[in-house]
Amino acid sequence: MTEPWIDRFPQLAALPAEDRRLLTARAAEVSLPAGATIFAPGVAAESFLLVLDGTVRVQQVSPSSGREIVLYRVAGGETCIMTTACLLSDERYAAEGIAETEVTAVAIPKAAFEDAVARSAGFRRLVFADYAQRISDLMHVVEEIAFERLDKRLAQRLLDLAGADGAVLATHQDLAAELGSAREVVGRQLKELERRGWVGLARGRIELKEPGRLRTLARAD
Amino acid sequence: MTEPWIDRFPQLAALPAEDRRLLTARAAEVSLPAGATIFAPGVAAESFLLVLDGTVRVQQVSPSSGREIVLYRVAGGETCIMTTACLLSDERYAAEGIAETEVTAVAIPKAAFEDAVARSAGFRRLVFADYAQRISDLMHVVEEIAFERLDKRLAQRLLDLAGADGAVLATHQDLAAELGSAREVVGRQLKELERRGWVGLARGRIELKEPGRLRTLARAD
DNA sequence: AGCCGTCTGTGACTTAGTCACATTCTCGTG
DNA sequence: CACGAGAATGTGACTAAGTCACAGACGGCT
Repeated sequence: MTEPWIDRFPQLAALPAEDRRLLTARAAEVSLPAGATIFAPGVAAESFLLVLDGTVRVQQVSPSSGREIVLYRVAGGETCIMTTACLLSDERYAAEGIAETEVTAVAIPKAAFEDAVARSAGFRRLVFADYAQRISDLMHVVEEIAFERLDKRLAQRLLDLAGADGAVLATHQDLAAELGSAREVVGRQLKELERRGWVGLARGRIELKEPGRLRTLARAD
Repeated sequence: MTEPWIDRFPQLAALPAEDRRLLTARAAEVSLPAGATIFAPGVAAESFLLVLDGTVRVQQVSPSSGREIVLYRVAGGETCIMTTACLLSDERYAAEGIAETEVTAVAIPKAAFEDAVARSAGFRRLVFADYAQRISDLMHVVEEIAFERLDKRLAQRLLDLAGADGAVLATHQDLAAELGSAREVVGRQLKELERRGWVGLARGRIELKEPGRLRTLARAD
């Protein structure tokens, strides 16, 4: 690495040199290929994870029907509190974390993590801010699945997932997993959007032809 | 108070006398009547709350339809991390906290809270364990509303809410809010349970006549 | 060209949510 | 005690979403 990872975190930049040295000495930089499972139900985590590059998708899998729902994504500069929560309590989670892209991260062993939390106010802020963010994310998911219509949620997701070219590379199944719905249902919703001329459909690809209309739908009460 | 509140928290019992003194000196014991709103959307919290007695219901209110869903309950000995999260980040929450019974709690000002987190490993464990618990609660809610059938969820809730006499004191509207559903739907489900002879219905009261059957339903795949 | 696995389409059906009411209960007040 | 207001519950008709069991259709590979 040309640049030490610790400099990427403004909260940690102000640490006393000694603390910085300790943290960097005990942490290991790891690299994971796209598609790797970072944590899964029933597997206890041993390290606190700080994502440097790439994104991790955290999703819940239904024990019964095998359906899935994406809870949130962890981007570079954020921490994976799911593993932290496992570290700090005996809760078991039904969620799994998957590397969506290649991911580079820093793994901090449990003892070093607790040390850092004890010694550094900046590190505490980092951790707490992330907890707050994830709770906020989860509440947003609850709000959506409990109260919002699927067409509205789908429109929002399409806009979120669209690349620079205005297209989403995902199968109907992928989108259903994003929304916690069923493939057939998403397929029918997409078909309706296509009928209106708002999107173009191809295998594994949805082209957003009328992002403005989609945005209006996504914002509708 | 006959017993100092701090003795109720085993994690804090081991604190150095000086830290205990500091914490008790800066914290204020507060008492709230049943039905009081403890926090609400848009209102920033200024204190960290430790519940001593009573329970706080944390629920989310739909901005659009006015429907509600209960997220979790905070019982005696637990902390209200919703307010903590607000303290430690600038996230805004759409949730509100309501005292279900009379509630006595300890309010720790932000500065004292940060001090305690910095100085006491026990206090940190208390806070982190609670975060983990709440995240677990929220994921459970997501799992239920996304993947489970309403009759199953209703049966579970009835069992959870039943008093020692085997009856639930709640209106259909109350139960709908528990489940994030609509009153009419809950009413129809209850009627079906009554038809099977598993519950008896009266105004504001549901008598569980066949808890065994309900338990089977609640556990069904 | 043919094959296989993935992706998508479809119809029939069940479950859940919405809307607009009608009815019934409870309790305090005249 | 009757009565009226509010709360709680009941109902039917309709829309939205999820389920099930398939039937194609496409794409890459040999």
